[in-house]
Amino acid sequence: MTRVGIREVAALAGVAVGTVSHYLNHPDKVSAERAERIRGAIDSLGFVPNNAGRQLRLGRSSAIAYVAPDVSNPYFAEIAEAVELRAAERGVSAFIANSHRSREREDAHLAFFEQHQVLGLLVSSHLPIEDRLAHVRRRGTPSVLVGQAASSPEQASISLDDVEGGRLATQHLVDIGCRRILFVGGPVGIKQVADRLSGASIVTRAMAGVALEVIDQSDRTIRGGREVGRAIAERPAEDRPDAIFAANDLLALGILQEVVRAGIEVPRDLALIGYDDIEYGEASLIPLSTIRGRHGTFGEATVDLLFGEIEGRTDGVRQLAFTPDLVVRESTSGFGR
Amino acid sequence: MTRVGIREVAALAGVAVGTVSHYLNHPDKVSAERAERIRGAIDSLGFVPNNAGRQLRLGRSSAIAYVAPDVSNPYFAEIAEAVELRAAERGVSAFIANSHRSREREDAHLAFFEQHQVLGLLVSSHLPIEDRLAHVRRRGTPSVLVGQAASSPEQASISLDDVEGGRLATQHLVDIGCRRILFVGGPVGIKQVADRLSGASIVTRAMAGVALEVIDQSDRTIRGGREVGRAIAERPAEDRPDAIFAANDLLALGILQEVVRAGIEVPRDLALIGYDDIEYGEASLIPLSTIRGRHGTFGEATVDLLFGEIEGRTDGVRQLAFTPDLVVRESTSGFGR
DNA sequence: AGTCCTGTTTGAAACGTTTCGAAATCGACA
DNA sequence: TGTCGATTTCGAAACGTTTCAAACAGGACT
Repeated sequence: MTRVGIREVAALAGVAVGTVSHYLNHPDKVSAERAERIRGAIDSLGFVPNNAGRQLRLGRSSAIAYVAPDVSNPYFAEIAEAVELRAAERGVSAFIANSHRSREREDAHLAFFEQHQVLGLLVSSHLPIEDRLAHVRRRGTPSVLVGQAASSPEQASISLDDVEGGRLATQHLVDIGCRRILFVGGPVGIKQVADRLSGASIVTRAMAGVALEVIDQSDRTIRGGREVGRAIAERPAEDRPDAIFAANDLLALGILQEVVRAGIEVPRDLALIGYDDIEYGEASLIPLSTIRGRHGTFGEATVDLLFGEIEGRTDGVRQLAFTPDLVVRESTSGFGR
Repeated sequence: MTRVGIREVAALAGVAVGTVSHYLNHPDKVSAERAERIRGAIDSLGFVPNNAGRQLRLGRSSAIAYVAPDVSNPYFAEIAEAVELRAAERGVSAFIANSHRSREREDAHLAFFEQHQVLGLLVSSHLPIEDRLAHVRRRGTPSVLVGQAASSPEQASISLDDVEGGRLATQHLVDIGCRRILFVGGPVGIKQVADRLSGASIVTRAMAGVALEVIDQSDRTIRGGREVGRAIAERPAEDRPDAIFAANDLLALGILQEVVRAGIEVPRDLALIGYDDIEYGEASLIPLSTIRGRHGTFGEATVDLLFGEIEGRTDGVRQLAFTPDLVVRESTSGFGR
């Protein structure tokens, strides 16, 4: 079975290879009569263009890539989906890759995509990665850091104001009357977590009579939340907080399950607020109050920013920050009643 | 900024291009002294191998692809993750693509990957797709149909016995004493759904005094489940089923939320069982009984089967079927008490 | 009939890598 | 020193595509 290429098509159609190429890439430049012959030849040979040849000649691919730490986390899955859609609108494909929170895999993916000459990279990471991206950029592949503000002005980024988010969440808890607030999340080495916590402490420090406790839980999943929930439930009632601010929705959902199971009434005895506004949060048995960072346009803005970099439109701003909103649902709205 | 290629590296290191290539691909074949010089040249030039050139010469890539209908559905996300891991173990990369349940996007992805000369394709689809895969296979790219038994003996597939799963679930409901069973899911045009339903009716028909009702809900998400849940809750108590078998866990979770909110006690008044055993099912407030189709080894088996096809090992079986297990959790275990 | 224009078609060169036969090098041994 | 064999290095060819300058065809004018 011999590979069928553009030459075979050209031979069968009785035209030059250049004409077949034109037919494929600039169909308007080739006469109707030849187009018909070429179409026939392609069908009868089952010709499939070889991307390697094309890309070698072109010197670049027509794809972008999104490297995320954990695509099974709905937060990243939702971004990935938006990215994919927006990329398709712009006529480029999007590769989605999962680094599984491992530096090694992240590195491998970055190298892989650079070798594949993607147009540009979108990267979400919990790890310090700006240096790595700077090298890649210097060699010609631009990137956008997603979900984290870049510290270098050279590095494009699109981020959420997590300090403000932490402030909003905590202020809300205080407003509805909570006084013993527990922040769950960690490790504080992660900027997103540290920022949310620091937003929280801004509020609690400014307010007399409000205490802020911190539990460092670095497994920020439902499982991790359940651990914390059980620990809370086991405390004597007077040692329990009257509000919990979880660093993400997954944690909050885990906590919610275990405290409700233990008979603690949410939100009457304990108000609970998460962060990220993932789909399952709204769909929870007791819908979860939360902080929504990325509005509908976040994914689109991300791709658009990347294209700005790719096309060299260095029209000023390359660092965008979204301001988060408070989303009040049942898990806080009836506290104390 | 001129692209740096293998020739520049060779020139700087004072060796032939062939030697640099050897260094990259068969490091043991090149002397320590030259290896050192080459390493230095690569570092100082920031050389990144160009995949297009490599792939063009080789005639194939070193990647496989998984095309799924909806990666934000944890069922597919979990498969994707396992696939990625197993592929990495075997030293190939895995592309994950989301067809968004659209035939067009599915087609576009298939074409894209064929042009990229992936080693092989993994495909989950709700749509009829065997003909398409047969064409692709004939042109040299093998594939495995994931989650659905192939009808052609030429087409490799790895599937779950959904009739047996439906039977298991329903038998369990009957065993614990339920007599008015409601099946939720649709459309019946989808084989997985039809099979689960037919498994259910095998049980109910064999048993006197057991009724089977069917609600066709083709939005098989939490949202769709909530719709159904509300509809059930609105019925007068005597018209309600005493058990619900949902065609997947997402549906079941949606139903669960709405019926519990309406004050129906689960599992005392209403037993509920889902299908697929997604992570959130176990993590639900009332952990969900379910049918587990794919054990831990499903993703690995999928990749291994694909490699069998790629390497032409046609050692008999190319169609695997996993037998599902019943997983009993709280949403059924206390029915009637 | 010649000239100029516009729009198509042609064929060769180039993209960066791997592989393969040939050439070179080296060590051991006669 | 010369020869042999094993190992390492070399350089050219080939992979399939796009693009570009050049050739060509066909009208519309002079």
